[in-house]
Amino acid sequence: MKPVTLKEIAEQLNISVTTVSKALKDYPDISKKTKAMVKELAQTLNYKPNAFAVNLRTKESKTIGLIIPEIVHHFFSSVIKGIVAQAEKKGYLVIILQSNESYDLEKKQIQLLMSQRVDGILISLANGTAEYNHITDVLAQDKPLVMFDKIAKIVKCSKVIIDDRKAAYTATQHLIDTGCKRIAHFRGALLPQNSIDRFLGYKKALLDNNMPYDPSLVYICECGDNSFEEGKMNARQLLKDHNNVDGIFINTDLVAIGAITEFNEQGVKIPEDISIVGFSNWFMSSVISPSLTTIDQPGFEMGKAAFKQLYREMQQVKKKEPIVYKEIVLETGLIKRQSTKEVLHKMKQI
Amino acid sequence: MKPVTLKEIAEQLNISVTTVSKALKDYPDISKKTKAMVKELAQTLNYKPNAFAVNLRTKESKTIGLIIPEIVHHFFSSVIKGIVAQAEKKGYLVIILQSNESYDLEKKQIQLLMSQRVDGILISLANGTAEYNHITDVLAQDKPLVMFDKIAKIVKCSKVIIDDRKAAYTATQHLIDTGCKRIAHFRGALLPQNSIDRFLGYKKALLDNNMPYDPSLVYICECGDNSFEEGKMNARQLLKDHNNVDGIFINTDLVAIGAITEFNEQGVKIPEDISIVGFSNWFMSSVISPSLTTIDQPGFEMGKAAFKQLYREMQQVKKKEPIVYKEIVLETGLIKRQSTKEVLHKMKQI
DNA sequence: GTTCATTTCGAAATCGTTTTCGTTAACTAA
DNA sequence: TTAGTTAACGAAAACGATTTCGAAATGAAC
Repeated sequence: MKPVTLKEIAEQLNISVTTVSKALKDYPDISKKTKAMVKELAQTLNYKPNAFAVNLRTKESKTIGLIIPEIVHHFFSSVIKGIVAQAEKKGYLVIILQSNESYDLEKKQIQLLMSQRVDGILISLANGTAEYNHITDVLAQDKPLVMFDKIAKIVKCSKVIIDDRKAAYTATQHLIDTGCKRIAHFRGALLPQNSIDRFLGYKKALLDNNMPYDPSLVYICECGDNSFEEGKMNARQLLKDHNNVDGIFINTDLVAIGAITEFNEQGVKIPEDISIVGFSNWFMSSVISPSLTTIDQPGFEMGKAAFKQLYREMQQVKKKEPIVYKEIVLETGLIKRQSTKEVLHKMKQI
Repeated sequence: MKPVTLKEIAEQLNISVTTVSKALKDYPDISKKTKAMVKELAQTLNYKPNAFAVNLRTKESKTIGLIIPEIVHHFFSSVIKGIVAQAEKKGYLVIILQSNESYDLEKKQIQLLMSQRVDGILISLANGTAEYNHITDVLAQDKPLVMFDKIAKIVKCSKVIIDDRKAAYTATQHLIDTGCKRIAHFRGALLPQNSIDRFLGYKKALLDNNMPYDPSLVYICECGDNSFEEGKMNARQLLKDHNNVDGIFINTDLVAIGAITEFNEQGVKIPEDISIVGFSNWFMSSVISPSLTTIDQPGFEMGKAAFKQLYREMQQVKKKEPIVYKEIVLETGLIKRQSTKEVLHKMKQI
C-alpha cells in the first residue's frame, strides 16, 4: 500500500541502504552481482524514489513555476503547451499559477513558488504590475527567472519576446501599402510594454510615410481588458468621432473581431470602407467574416524558447557559473486576409 | 543569499530549533514573549519553510497533478482555470501534464505524478486510452483521483461530467422543434464516451419524435481530431450525399464552424436551408456569422467541481476515512442563436 | 519543607535519500 | 612475510522540519 523505500529493499536483501542507493545509481564501487540483485527487486517492488527526500538532499526540485495573467487565452495556452512540452523533455514539471492580471496576486505567487523551492520561474507580467521588487528579489537569489511576452524592460533578466514595434510597423505599413490614408489605432491599456511598443511602431510607420500622426485617432481603453466588447465600443466611438478613417491597426485580434462585428452590424464595409489589421493570429481570425489580416504571434515557439533559456540558466546555476541573461526576439509574420485590400503595386512604383 | 532555516533563527536567538518551530506554529507550550520574538525575526529574515522538509515529514505535498489531452483548447483551458483557481484557495499547487491524446504518455505521466507524491490526481482521459490499469493502480493505493469530461464509465472512481446524452437530446429536439425534418449528425471519433453519448442522445430524440434514424446521416471521422477541417470536409460530403437534409447536430463547435464556413462558401443558407446546432459554446460561436446555436459546456465550473471533489477525497484520506466516490453531473444549457430558426409554437401545440 | 501541578523549553528521533569516509577482506608485488 | 593495492560494502552525517517525551524551573498547597 505505502510506497516502497530504500530501507525496505535493503532489509529484504540483507544489505545496507547505502549499497542499495549506490547500486541503483550505478556507483562503480558496487559489484555487478549486487547491482543486478538490487535493480531487480526495485523493479518488482515498483520502487520510486521519494521526490521530497531527494530534493531535500540535492536541493533540486526538477520543477519550475509558471505565472501567467490568464489561462483561457489562445496565445497563452499555446505558450503553456510549448513550455510543458519542452520541460517534459528535460524531466521538469511545471506548476502553473494565474495572476489574473493582478500585481498583488503575482507577488504572492512568486513567494509561493520560492517557498516551494522551484528551480526556476517563467513569468508573463500582469498588466497591473509596475513595481518589480518581487522579481528582483528572485533574481538577487540567483534563481533563474525568464520573462516572456509581457516583460519589463527595466529589469535585468532574460526575456523572450517578439519585436512588437517592428510587427506593428509592418502591420501599419501594410495598411498604407493597400491605400489607406487615415489610419486609426486601438491600443488597449496604457501601461503594458507591448501596448506601448505597438503604438510606437504604428506611429513610426506613419511618420516614415510622411503621414500625419493624429492622437485623436488613437483609442485607449482604461479598462484595458482587450475584450470583444472593447472592440465594439471603440468601433462605435470611432464612427461617431471621425468619418474619414479608412484603416485601423488593432492591438489584439479579439478586439479587432469586436470591431469587425460592430462594423458589420452598422453596414460599414470591410475592407472597402475601412481596412483592419489585428494582432496575434488567433484561430478565429481566419474564421470570421471577413477574415482578419493579422500579425502571427508564435505562442508555442515562445514557450519553447522561454523554457530553453530557463534551462540554460538552471544549468549555469548548477555548475556555479554566473548566469548570463539573454534577450530572445522571435520572428513574427504578416498574415494577409480579407480585412485588408490588395497591395497597390502601381502606387508603390510611382 | 541562501534561504533561511529554522536553525539559523534558533542560533540568532540562542534557543533551540524545536522552540522556533513551535513558536511559529503557535504551540501552547511556548511563552508569548518567545513567540513574539521568534515571529518577528522570522518575518524580518523572510523565513519560508522548506517545502521538501515539511513534505517529507508530513507526507503531504499540497500539490495535485492534472493530466489533460490538450491544453490549447477553449474548453480545457477553462477547466484548467477553474481547477487552478479553486486549488489556490485551498493552498494547493497544480502540476499540469499534457497527454497529447496518447495512452502511453498518459501512463508515464501518472507514474511521474505518483513518484512526485502528489496528493491527488485530476485526469481527463486521452482518446487513445482503452485500458485502465494505470488508473486502477493509483486508486488501489488509496490515492484520490477524479476523472472529468473524458471519463471511463467502467472505472470505479469519482467523475465530473455533463450529461452528454441529455444535452445532445436537447440539441436535437431543438432542431426538431424548429421544423427540421431530416437531421444529420457529425459525431467525430468513434471511441470517446462523449461521442457515443452524444450520438445516443441524437438518436433517441429522433425516435422519440417518430422520426426515422438513418445511419447514412451520421458522419464519423476516422481522424477524429474535431478540427475545423473536419467540419468543412463533412459538410462538403453531406452536400454530395444528400439533398434533403435540413438540420445538423454537430459534436463540437469548432467542427460546426468549419461546416458553417463551407456552407457559406457554397451558398447554402443557414438556417433557411440547413439549421445547425453545435456543442461546447466556445467564444467564437457567438462571433461567427451566422452565430451558432449550441450547448453550453461549463468548463470553469467543471474544473471547480473536479477539484472540490478531489479535495473532499484528500480530506478523507487524511482522516483515514474510506474514500467515497461521487459522480457529479453538471447542468448544460441550450444557447439559441442564428444558426437555427425560431421555434414553431403552432406546430408544437397541434 | 515536602509534594504536586504548571509552565516553558530542548534533546532526540524521524521522514527517505545521498555522499563522505572508513573498514574489511582479498589480492599483488617484493 | 610484509607492505601496498584494490574491490566491495556500510556507518554515519547530512538535508530542514515536526513531534514526542522529558526535564528543569516555578509556583501552589499542605
